Amino acid sequence: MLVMEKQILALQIAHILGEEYPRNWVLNVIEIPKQESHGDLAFPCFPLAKTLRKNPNLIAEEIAQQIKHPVFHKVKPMGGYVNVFLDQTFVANHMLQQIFQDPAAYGSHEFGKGKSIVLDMSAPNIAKPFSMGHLRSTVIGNALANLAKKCGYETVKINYIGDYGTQFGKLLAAYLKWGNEEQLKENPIQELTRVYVEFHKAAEVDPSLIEEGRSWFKKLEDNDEEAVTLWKWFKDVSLSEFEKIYDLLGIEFDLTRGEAYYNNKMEGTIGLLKEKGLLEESEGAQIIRLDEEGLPPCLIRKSNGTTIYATRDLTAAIDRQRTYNFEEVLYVVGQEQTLHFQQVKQVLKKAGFQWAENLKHISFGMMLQDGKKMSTRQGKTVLLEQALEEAIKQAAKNIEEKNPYLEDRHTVAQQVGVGAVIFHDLKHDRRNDVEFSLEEMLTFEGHTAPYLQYAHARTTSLLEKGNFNPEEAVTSIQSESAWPVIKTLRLFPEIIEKAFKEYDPSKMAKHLLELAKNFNRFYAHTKIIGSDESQELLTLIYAVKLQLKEGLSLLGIEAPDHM
RNA sequence: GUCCCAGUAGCUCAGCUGGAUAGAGCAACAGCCUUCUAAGCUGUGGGUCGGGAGUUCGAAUCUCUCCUGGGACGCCA
Repeated sequence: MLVMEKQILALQIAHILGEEYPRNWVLNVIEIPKQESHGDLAFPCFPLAKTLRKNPNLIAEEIAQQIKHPVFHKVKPMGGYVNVFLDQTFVANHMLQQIFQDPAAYGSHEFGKGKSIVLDMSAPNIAKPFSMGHLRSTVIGNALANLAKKCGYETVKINYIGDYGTQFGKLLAAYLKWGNEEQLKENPIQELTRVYVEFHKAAEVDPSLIEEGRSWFKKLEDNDEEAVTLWKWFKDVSLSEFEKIYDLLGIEFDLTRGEAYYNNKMEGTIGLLKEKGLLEESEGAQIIRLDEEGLPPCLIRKSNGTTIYATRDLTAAIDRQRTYNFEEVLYVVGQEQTLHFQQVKQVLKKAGFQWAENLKHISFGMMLQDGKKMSTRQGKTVLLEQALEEAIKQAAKNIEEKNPYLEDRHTVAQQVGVGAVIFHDLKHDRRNDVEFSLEEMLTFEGHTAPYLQYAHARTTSLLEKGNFNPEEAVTSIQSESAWPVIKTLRLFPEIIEKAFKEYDPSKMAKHLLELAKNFNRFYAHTKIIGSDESQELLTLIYAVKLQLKEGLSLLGIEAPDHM
């Protein structure tokens, strides 16, 4: 759904140019000028110069003369461009009416109706701390799910807990060697991390430990009682720790399921692959060659007979397709697993599953520390819980200074602190690596969630002071200084569609910053309550409030009314 | 060694399906609260868009090459 005036402009220009240049082509070429003085829309005529054998300036002039519509206030040729200035009152009226007709529906789409999207997200590993790295998967996945819903899709958020694999064999070995039961009861994850780190240190000197870890995993897979009991215990304590964090973040899942769930289903997958004649033995292991696809072989069964994550992911994908009949499944997983997901996809394709095309790896950059990957093995991770606590503390301190009589301070501090952490992650393009900086995360000025929340609180305050009632909305605004706000406001539906289709929540983050900035400027320069146009302006402010709140909510961030 | 991703202001980043003078935020400096929440607003300084070549009327954006950083590359996930 493109904004109305762009459609109209494209239609008129296409009509002027004739068959050779269809409307969609024109639509694509039309741009939004960087500079305000160049108007609201622009059509560059350079591409036409060659075929029409005319000076672009001349073409622009000819086109400009013929464009006419109430939505266009002024059409002006300029340096080879047709610059279009919109009729501000007309546009504002149109948009505000649309919003007030059904506020909750503004910006939503229908194209996902009747389809479902599965999201594989968060996926922390048991016995390990919830790191900043897992935060990315969690908040990106959550935002994408919200966006998908807004586009009409049904969503299934799955937290695919890492509770299986050789690493847990290592952990068992490590615990039995160095573990301290009391410490473990006291602070389970800390103790488990400690022995895990210990293990990797020792393994550098004595590589046979790695083999020991593998054999403990083998025991786990063979249902050895000691192994299973310990493993289950590790899992329980870990899950309850994670639950605390999800509560803080305000994120829920439709399904929380460990990888181990697929244990007894993997033989079926292996059998199927064998049946299709894909399996091959190599160095004692079972593999699938992907030479034709230009990929290294995919390991399906290790030489000691145990399975591997590719086998589990294949099994899970098949199971999910059966259960949910998804339109697509989004794996919100770090980019270091790109090769793995390419392999999984190709194996499924080779096995004849056409829906494999709809597996999408939504990769994201790593959380770096001093330019390097954080590693649990070396005990070099920053814990999310700490970061969240710090942020909430900082927010509480700010409230103390700026608004000491605020009601419900504790809740607001949490909303602001947590919002800051989530937004700090979502505002960047997800593909970029992020250098971890607690300091930056605790900044509440500029491009931050608190900036947006603050703008939202200001709108609320205005509406309260002006006794605004949505029933009495007046949508015909004259104020010229409100124009940047109006223009930004109406981009919302398009932003939602783009953010979803490109799987890029940062598009929404950037849009909200733009909206808040324009609102804050407007606020600083224009008297609202008590002005001749106060009812009109409050109507606009109300629309701003709705959009800030809804946009933040799509990102998984709350917007308090006062802060 | 092979493949993938990135390199834009002191720092963090936007802009990248080619378009009009390369934009924000932080930091620095200078202003703005007897007036709707100063977590805000206004202004100043700051850039060979990693280097080079090419395609084009036009390149931060596309192609090639080199440099730098990071990641992945069968028995971890």
